[in-house]
Amino acid sequence: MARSNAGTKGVPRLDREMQIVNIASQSFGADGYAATSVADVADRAGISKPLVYNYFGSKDGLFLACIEHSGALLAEEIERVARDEAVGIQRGLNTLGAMFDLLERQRHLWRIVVDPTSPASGPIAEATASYTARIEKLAHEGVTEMLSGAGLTGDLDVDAMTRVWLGIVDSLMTWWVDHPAESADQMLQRCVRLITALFGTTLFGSTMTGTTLLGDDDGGEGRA
Amino acid sequence: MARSNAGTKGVPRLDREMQIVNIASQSFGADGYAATSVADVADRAGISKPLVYNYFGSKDGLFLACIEHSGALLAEEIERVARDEAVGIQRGLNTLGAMFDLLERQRHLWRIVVDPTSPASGPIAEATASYTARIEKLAHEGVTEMLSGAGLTGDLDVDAMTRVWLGIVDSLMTWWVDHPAESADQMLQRCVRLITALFGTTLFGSTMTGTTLLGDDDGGEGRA
DNA sequence: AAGATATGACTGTCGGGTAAGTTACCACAC
DNA sequence: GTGTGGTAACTTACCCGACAGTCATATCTT
Repeated sequence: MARSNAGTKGVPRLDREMQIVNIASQSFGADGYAATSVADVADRAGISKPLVYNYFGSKDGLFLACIEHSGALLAEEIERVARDEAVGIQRGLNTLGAMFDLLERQRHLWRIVVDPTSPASGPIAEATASYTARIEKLAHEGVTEMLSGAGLTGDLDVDAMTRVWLGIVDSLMTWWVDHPAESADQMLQRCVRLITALFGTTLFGSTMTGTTLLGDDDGGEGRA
Repeated sequence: MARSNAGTKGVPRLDREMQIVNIASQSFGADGYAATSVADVADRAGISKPLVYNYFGSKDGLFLACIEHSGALLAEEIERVARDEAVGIQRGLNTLGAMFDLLERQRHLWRIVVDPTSPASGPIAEATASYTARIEKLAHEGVTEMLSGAGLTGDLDVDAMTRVWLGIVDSLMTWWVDHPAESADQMLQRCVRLITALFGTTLFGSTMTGTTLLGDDDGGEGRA
C-alpha cells in the first residue's frame, strides 16, 4: 500500500528544517511542550509526521532544536546588552528594551525557554538549564550590583531578588503576548513610566551614564 | 473474577474525600495539572482509581475540588488583609506576610490556582478565573492607588503593573517552595529588606498608618 | 541506478473513564 | 442473639482515544 502521495517536493532539507522549527516554535510557545503534538506540527507545516522524525529523531529532538534557536537568540542579546556600562535600573531597562525589540515579531519565543511543561530532566532540561543559566548569571550580576549599592549582600536575599526580577520580565512578556497591539517602543515607554512612578526620577540621575533612558544612545542600537 | 480485595475499609466518605483532596493538591501543586494522573493520586492515597471517580466524577472534578479548597483559602485571606487601611507598599507587604503565614505548611497550594497547565476553557478555567478575579481585583486596587499617587492613571499601565505585581508574588512563592528551610517570618523579613534596599526607608514614613512594617500590629494577626 | 525527499498505515503505551462484582456495616424482624 | 436485606465503601479488569514512534514503500532529481 502506501500509494502515490509520496515523493520529494523539491524542498532541501535545511529549508524544511528551518520551516519546521519555526512552526514548532509557534506551537510550543503558544501551547507549551506538553500540549503540542508532533502530528499537529507536521499538519501545520503541510508535511507528514515521519518526515519530522526523519529530520529531528523525536519530539524531544524537535523541541531541542527550538530551544537551541530561541535560547541562543535570547542569551546572546542579553549578553550583548550586559556589555554596556549601564548600571542599576538603567541596566534593567536596557535589557527590557533589547528584548522588546528582539521579540516584537516573535513574542512566543520567550515562552519556549521558560516552558514549565517541558521535561524536568534529561537533555531538554540540560539545554534549558544552560540557556537560563546564562541569562540568570547576568540577572544575578545586575541584582548584586544594585542591592550592594544599598548595603544588601546576603546570598539568599540576592538570590530571591534575582528570581523576582526574572519574574518581572516574565510577567511583562506574558502581558505583552496578551496585548498584541502594543509595540516594542510602547512597551519600553510603559516600563519607563512605571519605574519613574515607583522610584521617582531622582533615581535615574544617580546612574553613572548620562543617558536619558529612552534609548537614543548606543545602549539601544539593537532596533531593527 | 474480581476476587477478594474489595469491600469497605470503614472510612467515611467525607473523610476519604478530604484525604484525596489533600493528596491530589500536593500532586497538582508539585507537578501541575497535566502531569498528574488520577491513578497516581489513587496510589498515593492507598485506594483504587474508580473510588476517586466515584467521589469526584472526573479528573476535572477532582481538580475543581482542589481549586475550590485552596482558592477560597487564598482569596479570603487576601480579602481580609485588604480590609485593613494600609496603603502603598505597606499594603503589599501585609498581603505578602499574610500569605507567608497562611501557606507556610502547605506552600504547594499556591501553584494550584496559578497552574499554567490547567485547561484554558471549561469549568476549571471558570473556577480559576473566579478566584484569580477576586485576587486580581484587590491587586488592581492597590496598584491603582499606588500609581495614581505618582500621577500614573493609564488603564494599560495599571493593568500591566498589576500583572507585574502578581508575577512578583508568584516568583517569591516559587522561590520559597525551592527553599523549604526558610520560615514565613524569614520570608517577610527578607521582603522588608529588599523593599527597603530598593525604595529607601523614606517611602515607609509616607504611609498613613504609623505601623513599623514588622507586623507587630493588627495588620499581621493572621499568624497561627 | 542511487540517494534524498517524502508518505500511508501500522504498533505500543499511557491515561481518562467505566462495568460489574465484592465486602463490610447497619437496621430491623423474630 | 441470629438471619436477612439494603446500602455505603471498595476493587479487578476492562474499554477507548490520543499520541510518540516505526516500517515499508513511493516519487523526484541527477
